[in-house]
Amino acid sequence: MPKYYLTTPIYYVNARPHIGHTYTTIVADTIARYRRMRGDDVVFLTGTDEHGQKVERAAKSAGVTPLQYADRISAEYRRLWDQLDLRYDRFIRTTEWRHERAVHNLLLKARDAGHIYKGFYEGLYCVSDEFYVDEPTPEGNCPICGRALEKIREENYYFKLSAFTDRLLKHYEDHPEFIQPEARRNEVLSFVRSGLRDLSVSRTSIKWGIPWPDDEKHVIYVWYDALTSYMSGVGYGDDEIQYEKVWPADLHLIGKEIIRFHAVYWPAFLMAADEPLPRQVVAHGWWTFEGEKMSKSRGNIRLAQPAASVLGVDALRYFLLREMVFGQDGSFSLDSLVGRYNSDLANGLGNLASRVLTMLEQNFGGLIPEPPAAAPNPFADEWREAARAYQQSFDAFAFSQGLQEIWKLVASADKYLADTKPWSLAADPARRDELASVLYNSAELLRIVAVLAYPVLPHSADKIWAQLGLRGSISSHRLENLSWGGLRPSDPIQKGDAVFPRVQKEEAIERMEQMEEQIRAEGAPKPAEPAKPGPAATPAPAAGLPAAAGDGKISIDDFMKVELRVGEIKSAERIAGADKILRLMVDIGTEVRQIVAGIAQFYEPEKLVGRRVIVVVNLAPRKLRGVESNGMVVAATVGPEGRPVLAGFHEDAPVGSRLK
RNA sequence: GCCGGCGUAGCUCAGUGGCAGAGCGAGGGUCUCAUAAUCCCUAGGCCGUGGGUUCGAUUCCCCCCGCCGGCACCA
Repeated sequence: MPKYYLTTPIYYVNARPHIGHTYTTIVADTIARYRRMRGDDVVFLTGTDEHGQKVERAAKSAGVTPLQYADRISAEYRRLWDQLDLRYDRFIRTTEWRHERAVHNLLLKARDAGHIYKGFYEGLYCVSDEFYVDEPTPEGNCPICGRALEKIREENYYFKLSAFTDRLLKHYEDHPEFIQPEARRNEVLSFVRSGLRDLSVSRTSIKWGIPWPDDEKHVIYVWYDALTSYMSGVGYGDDEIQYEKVWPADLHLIGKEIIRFHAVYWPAFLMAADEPLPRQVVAHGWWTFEGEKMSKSRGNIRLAQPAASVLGVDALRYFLLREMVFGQDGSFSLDSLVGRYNSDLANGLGNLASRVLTMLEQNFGGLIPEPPAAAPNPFADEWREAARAYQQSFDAFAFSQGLQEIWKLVASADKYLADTKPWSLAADPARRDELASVLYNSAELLRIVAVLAYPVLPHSADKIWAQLGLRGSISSHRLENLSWGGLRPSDPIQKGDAVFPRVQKEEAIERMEQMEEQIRAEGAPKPAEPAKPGPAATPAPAAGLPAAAGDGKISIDDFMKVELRVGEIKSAERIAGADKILRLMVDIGTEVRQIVAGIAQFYEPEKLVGRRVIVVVNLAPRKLRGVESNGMVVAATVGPEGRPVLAGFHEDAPVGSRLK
C-alpha cells in the first residue's frame, strides 16, 4: 500500500483560526479521505507554530506566559478541527520536546556539513546614540551626533542559502510538479534566479524560541523551527522507524503567502542536512469576502462555525471546494454559500436521494428491487467516464471540476427519471419489471455518486449510504473496486430525513451573521494586534537588526534623540522606476532637504507643494532607488493596506519649529 | 520599473485557427415520485480597445486600456 503523507501549515498561534485556516485544513482533510479511497496509507499532519516575537507580545498583553498563551490558542485550533470533524492523524506543537530535539537534529546536521556559519553583523556603531550606522558622514562619523564611530560585530548564525541556488533551480527543473500551480512556480523560479542571500537563522533579541544548541544567547529562527515540524510530527529525531516510513512528505498544502518558505528555504534546509525533499508544495489562493480582502482590521474575517452549524459541515466543505478554482483566489459570500447549498445540495443531490428513496418505499415496500436480467444499464458508460474524469481532477487538485463531474451524474439521474416516469409505470402492473429496472438504476447511480462525493461530503455520503440500506462504512470503499451493481436486491432501505433540507436564504444568512457576532463577542483570547497591519501569518524573514528589547518604554531622553521639525514641501516629483516613492524638497528652516517618502500611491506630487509636514531631521541618510533621502516625513499608517496619512497642524506652526 | 497572469452571456468560469459554451440567476412551459424540487425551452454576448499575420482569429503576433499577482522601492 503506497503511503501518502500530507501536511497543512503549522498554524501560528498569535491569532484565532478563521476561514482561511479552515479552508486549508478542509482541503487537506478532503485529500486525505480521497487518497484513502484510492488505497493509500495516509498520514495527515497539522499543528501549531508557537514560538516567536508575536506570541511573546500577545502573551504579555494577555498577562500570561507565552506557553500558557500558546496552550490556549493551540487548543482552540484542535477544538475547531474536532467540531468540523477534520481527521488529522498527527498534531504537532512546536513547543513539544520531541520537536525541539528534531530541530536541533536537523540544524546540527546542516551545521556539521558546513552550511551554517557563525556570522557577524559587521558595521559601524555609534556608542552614544546606540545606533547602527549604515552610511556614515563623509568623514566617517556618526550622521546623528557627528562623533567618531566604532566598528562592531554582532553575532548571528547564517545559513548558506546562496550556495543552494543552483541545486534548487535544478530541482525545480527536474521536478516540474514540485511547485504547483504553475503561476506560483514561475514566481519562485524568478525569485531564485534573481539570486539568493544567506539567511540569518538565529536571533538574540527574542527569548521565546528554541535555544541554539550550545549557544543559548541565540534562539532559532522561527521558520527554521516551524518547517521542521513537518518532520518532527512524524518521528524525526524521536521515532526513526516511523520517520523512515513516512518521510518525505508527498504534499505540503499551503496558502500562497508562504510559498517562499516552503519552496525555497525548506528544500535548502533539507538539502543542507541531506534529508529527502518533499514531493510537492501546492499553494492555494485566498478567500476574499464579498470582493474585499479579509483582514482583522476590516473586521470581515469569516469564521467557519456559523456556516457549519446552520448548513452543516458538509455544506461548508462543498462550498469551499466547489466555489474556488483551486489555486486562484475565491470570493466567499453568505449569499452564494446559501445559493450553492440550495441549488446543488438541496435541489440536486438531496432531492434526488429523496425521490428515489420514496419511490422504493412506495413501490417495493422499502426493499431494493430485483432488476430483470435483460435490463440494460443506461449509465454503464457514463458513470465510468465520470469516475475517471473525477479522479483525474482530484489528482490534479481541481476539486471544483471533479465535483462538476459528479453533479453531471446527479443531473443524469434526474433526467432519467423524468424520461422514464416511474410514477406512471407504477400505475401499470404489467410494467413492474420496467419499474424495478428504473428504480434500481437510479438508486445504484445514487450509490456511486455517494461514493465519489464522500471525500468532500463525508457525513452526507455516509447518510445516503445508510439510507440505501448499505452496511459498513463508505470510507472503507476503494475507488478501484467501484463497480455497477453494489445494491443487493431485497435489502431494506432506510429512508430517513432529508440529507440537505432546503433553507430559506435570508433567514439562514441572518442566523449565520448572528452566530458570528456572538462568537466574536464571546472573545476567546484576544491576541494583541500586530504592530503593523497586514497579513499576520508571515513573520518577516528579514535578517535585520535586533529590535529594541526591554519593557517597551523609553525615557524622555530616548525620545529627545529624535529631532522632529516642522517642514514645508517646496517641490515633489516622482522617481523613475519607483512607483511607491516621491522625491521631496523640504524646507526645515535651516536648510532645504531632499527627502524620499513612500507616499507616491496616495498623494499627487503637485498637491503636496506648500504643505507643512513633520520631518525627522536627524535620521541617517539613506539612498532609495539611487536617490539620497535626508530625513523622514512623518505619517500615520492607516488601514489594511498601510495607507500613509501625512501628519500636520491645525494651527500655524512656523517652518523649522522643533516638536517635543 | 522589471517579470508573469487575466479581461468571454447579469454572476462564476470552460473553451477552440473555421458555425461562441457550462453552471447559477432571470423569463416561459411541463410532470407530480420528490425538499414550491425535477424536466424542457429561452441569453442573440463588439469573446477589453486598436492594428497585424492568415482564405479565415475570440483562439497566433504587436500596441494600448483596465484588473490581479511576484520582485525592487515605501528612513
